[in-house]
Amino acid sequence: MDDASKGRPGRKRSEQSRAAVLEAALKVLREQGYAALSIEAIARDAGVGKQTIYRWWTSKASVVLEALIAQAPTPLVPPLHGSLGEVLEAFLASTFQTLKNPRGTGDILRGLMAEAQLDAQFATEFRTGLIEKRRELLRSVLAQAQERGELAADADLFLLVDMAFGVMWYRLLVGHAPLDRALAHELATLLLRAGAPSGPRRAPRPTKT
Amino acid sequence: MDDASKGRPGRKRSEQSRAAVLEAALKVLREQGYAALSIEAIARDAGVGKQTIYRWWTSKASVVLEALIAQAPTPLVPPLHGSLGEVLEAFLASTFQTLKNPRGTGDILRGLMAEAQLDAQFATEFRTGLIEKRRELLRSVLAQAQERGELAADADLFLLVDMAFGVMWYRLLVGHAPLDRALAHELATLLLRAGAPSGPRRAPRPTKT
Amino acid sequence: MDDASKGRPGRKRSEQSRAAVLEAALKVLREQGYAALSIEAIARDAGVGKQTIYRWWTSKASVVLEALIAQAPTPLVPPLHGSLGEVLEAFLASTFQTLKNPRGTGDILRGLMAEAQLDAQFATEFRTGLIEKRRELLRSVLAQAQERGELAADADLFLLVDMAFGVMWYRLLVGHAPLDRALAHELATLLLRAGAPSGPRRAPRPTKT
Amino acid sequence: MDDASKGRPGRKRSEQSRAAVLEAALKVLREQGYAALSIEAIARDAGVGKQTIYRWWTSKASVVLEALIAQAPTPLVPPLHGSLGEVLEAFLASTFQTLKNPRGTGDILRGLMAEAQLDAQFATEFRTGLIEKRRELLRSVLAQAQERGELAADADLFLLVDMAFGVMWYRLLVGHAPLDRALAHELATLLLRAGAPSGPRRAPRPTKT
DNA sequence: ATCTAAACGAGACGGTACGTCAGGTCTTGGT
DNA sequence: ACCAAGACCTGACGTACCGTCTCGTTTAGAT
Repeated sequence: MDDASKGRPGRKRSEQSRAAVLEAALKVLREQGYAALSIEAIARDAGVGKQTIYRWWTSKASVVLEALIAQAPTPLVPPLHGSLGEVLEAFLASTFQTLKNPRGTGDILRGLMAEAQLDAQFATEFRTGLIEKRRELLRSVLAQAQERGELAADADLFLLVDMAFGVMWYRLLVGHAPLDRALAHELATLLLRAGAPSGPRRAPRPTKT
Repeated sequence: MDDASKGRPGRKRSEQSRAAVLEAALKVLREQGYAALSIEAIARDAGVGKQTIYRWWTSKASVVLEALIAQAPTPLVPPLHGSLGEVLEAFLASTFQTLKNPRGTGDILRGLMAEAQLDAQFATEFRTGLIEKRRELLRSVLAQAQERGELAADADLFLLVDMAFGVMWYRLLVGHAPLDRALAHELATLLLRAGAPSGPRRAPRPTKT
Repeated sequence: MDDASKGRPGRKRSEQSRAAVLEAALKVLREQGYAALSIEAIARDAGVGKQTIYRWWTSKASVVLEALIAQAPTPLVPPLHGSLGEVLEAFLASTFQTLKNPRGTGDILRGLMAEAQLDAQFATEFRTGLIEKRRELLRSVLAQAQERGELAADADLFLLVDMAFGVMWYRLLVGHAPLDRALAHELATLLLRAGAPSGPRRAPRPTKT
Repeated sequence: MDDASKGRPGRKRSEQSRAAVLEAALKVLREQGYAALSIEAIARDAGVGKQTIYRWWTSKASVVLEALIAQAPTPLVPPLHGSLGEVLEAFLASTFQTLKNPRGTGDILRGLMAEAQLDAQFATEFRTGLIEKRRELLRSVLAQAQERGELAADADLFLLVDMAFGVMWYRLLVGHAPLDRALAHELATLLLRAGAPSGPRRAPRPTKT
């Protein structure tokens, strides 16, 4: 991220402080939830000066985002084989799985999404640092299926990704319905149907886009 | 909401104050955006005591929600006739339309959704007072189409609604892609295809714009 | 200072908070000295919000000044009879007396004088609220003596006051010599001689001004 | 002060840095006043590491004191001949003169005196490094006059010095009256009278000490 | 010519206090 | 009972400096 720090004079950034901040952020989130999070609380818990946080992060949300990414060593590898239906369902199911626990990743993501609405600068960080990454992952899964002919050649993968993550975020944020395996199954099915090549049996051309 | 106020002694609630609060909230939103909104700012601008706000609303988000609903005298009538494809596209297009302006309804909704993540009590208000209402509206449109056989008898209307609003909210909150008429068209098409009767035999031709 | 508060709406200023602040300031001064004094410390010790202090005082020095004045119910009456030499010595001795204790008035005055050097606004408060008052007191003592003929009719009382308080402040601030009764005696003597009518009889000599 | 640096290994103290610090201190004082002075500001302006300052000085006030002394190459020679009245007036007038300019020596001295009230360690430095030196100078002037019989043999020169500098500092710190040539004249006159030999004309015997 | 050690510019570190802002509560006097 | 006003305590904000602590880079005497 910054091998530019080569010949720079001055004391080096303390890796210890960095880690303490990220851990403290997660700890406060775990114990008190996103709404109770403050830079002061993080600094206090991490045994770190506030300035040290302001020096390296632009907002508490940035800290949380980095902590979240660091904590999830998810190789972010998509499931590998099987039909698109199987792969998609597995992908969605495992994604949903990580959002489950009551004070877990799901709640953190809700907090970050909230912050992104209130802070335009962080919105960009959030989109490029997390949202786009996940989108690209799913898109590549769909693209492979498209190559294999499991999706229409002219299917709008971008929109299909929106539909998958749209449903996920919508349920996560509104909380009106669960994110469970049943949903993974059904959602995969519908997406498949929406993007299916038009005429396995007949009439391949109704699509448009 | 309060005919219980019948025989109660004391001064009546001031309709004037209520209106001033709602107007002030919208004014601040319009002029400074959701992030700059505070109860103090509303009270100041409305020429009202803070206590008066706390007496009648539980949070600034509640004020905004009420203001939003009051302001939008949207009859909330679904578009009436035409094929499901036509109706759905029109519904989505008109919905997207109201979210467009830079400091408009879209931004307010983003703020409210953010607040709902940070305040569990408001989350409920928001869901029942706004989200569920819109969901029901769309659901009824789909239900009518289902009656007419334009959607499979066993189609999961609940999930289709999630997909429609999911995409909308996802784009609204993340801002990675526009909410325009082209999206309305394409999304309507995909939803139709996802919920279509299984295609007993021949080509399900009536659809598609 | 504020009978203007007659018909004003809103909660009245809390006399309790005011007193708590002044007491807390004196307590911190007593226990830790002026250098350790901070608005945060006062607020903490008084059990009062910082804003309450900022609402009513312009600086910590203002708080201390008010506390000092409130605490010293000194009627500020000059000693009454006797020759000027006696009265003057008594005045100086009693003034010096109050500056003695190690964490007492003397130290507080030193702190205030220091603050006045760093904060022009407070300098004015300090001068008009305390310095000038004491000067006037001494000046009136000298003026009476002048009437009685104990001082030359053209003696520059203003400068004589400067000489008395100048020596006092100089020793207080520099600390190179004590402020004791011996000084009171000797200083009174010299001032007397400096301001004496020029010759017992004739030759109202060298003075000028 | 440092011939102890004889056989020591290691880099020598950089005279360039020392000068840069002193100059930077004076520059900040000139441009922003004592209240705005901070070690960080000095280091920044001098292009010097903070450590370098802490290595050689104990406080910002020490830096300023050294800068002040270095800058004023005043040989500190007292005016040489004439009667005590003339010499004294000249001495006072020239001293007052250097305190005049708005961001000049007078303001710096006020800052240092303030600091001395808040920092006991510096108080000592200030007294021995500056105050005592000036006192001694004036004392020697008076001592010579005493030898010559212009002052009473038993006059308390120490107190006379206090009176002279007391008035000066008092006016400098309080700012209630100017330090001008008229004051020099009048003050010299009064001091002379206070310390005069008791009986050119008669026996002014009330004194004692 | 190396080695050793101090001084240097730079700047990160844990802290404390600053002065401000908003939150939510309480009090006052008026309607 | 409600209202506008506004004081109250709380607690977080983001900033400025404090004095200390690395860094890597000179610099210079001793080897």
